Amino acid sequence: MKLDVTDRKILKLLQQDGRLSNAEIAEQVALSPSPCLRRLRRLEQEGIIEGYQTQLNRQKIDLGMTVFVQIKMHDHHAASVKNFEQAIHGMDAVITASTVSGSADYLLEVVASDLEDYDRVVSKLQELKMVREIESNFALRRVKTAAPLPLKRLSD
Amino acid sequence: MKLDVTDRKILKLLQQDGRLSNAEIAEQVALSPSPCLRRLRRLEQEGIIEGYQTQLNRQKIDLGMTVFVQIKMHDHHAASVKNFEQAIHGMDAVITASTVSGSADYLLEVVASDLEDYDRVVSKLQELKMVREIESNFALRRVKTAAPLPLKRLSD
DNA sequence: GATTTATTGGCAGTATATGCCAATAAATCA
DNA sequence: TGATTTATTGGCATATACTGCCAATAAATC
Repeated sequence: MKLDVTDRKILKLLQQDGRLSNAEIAEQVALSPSPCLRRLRRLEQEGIIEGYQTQLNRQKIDLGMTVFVQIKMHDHHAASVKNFEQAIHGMDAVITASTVSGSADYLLEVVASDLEDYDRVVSKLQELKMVREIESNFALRRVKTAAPLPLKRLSD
Repeated sequence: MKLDVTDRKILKLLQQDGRLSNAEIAEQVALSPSPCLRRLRRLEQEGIIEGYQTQLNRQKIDLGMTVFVQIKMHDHHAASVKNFEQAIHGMDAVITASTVSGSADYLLEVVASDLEDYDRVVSKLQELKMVREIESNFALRRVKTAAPLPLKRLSD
């Protein structure tokens, strides 16, 4: 599916503020509300927009600790992978997880209130038999957070 | 600021769908629209809600490659830190960045269309004189993406 | 240049947001 | 406990926004 300049403007605006009303978007992209809404719905239906999320202040909801966790596995058998990933899905402190190239197998982003809370997460990970090694890298300071994805140059 | 059960329900709902209308939220938390809207505005003003974002499908906007980049610095002098972080802010392919404990100084999340595109990012990083070492860990598969932050148990 | 196709703008009806006020519920204090 | 204060709620009226439909315009195709 092709995205024209107007679509990109809409996406750019919505990345900045996901709750902009259609009327506001329409005004900013110089369209009347109805075609603008049609574009928005199409972007949603095509799956270009995957969803809308609300960013919370982690300190204020007592999840001030962020840890990047590198996991090395004993093996990569299908069963180990499946069980591990199921466990990950069940741990709500793990907010993102990817398999990665390099010396580790998985990179997780984990949130916690404090060290004690984080320790409980690590304990759970340690209980998983397919996990060989766990390295915790604590986020000390967030320099850039959830920046918008760079949409290729749009002349606006 | 204290969050009661209703506030948490609102936050939970908005993490799942950041574009829910106030009317829908109100219905789901068993409030009439006006007190619900007041709560929402308060959560925004208190900074508990930092903002609303739209999640885009990275493949579909031709940013299918995600790389976690570990950066080691030559030194940690104030000037080096400042210049490095300024450079990071200026690179829109870098969507998150943190200082971390462990052997690396910074952990970045970088998006790119392909290896060639990614190479341009690495080149820019290499040009920075305070950067000593760059390790790229390519995300091979995303297992869990931007999961909602776990709000402490709410009896709903 | 004519025809098809895609996109737009306007309109009407419906739904939603917002500010205000009275009523209710909760908390505080005598 | 009972009275008073405080916080929170629900309802109403108005303004704003969403949505589907149709005609008009613009773009693309032949």
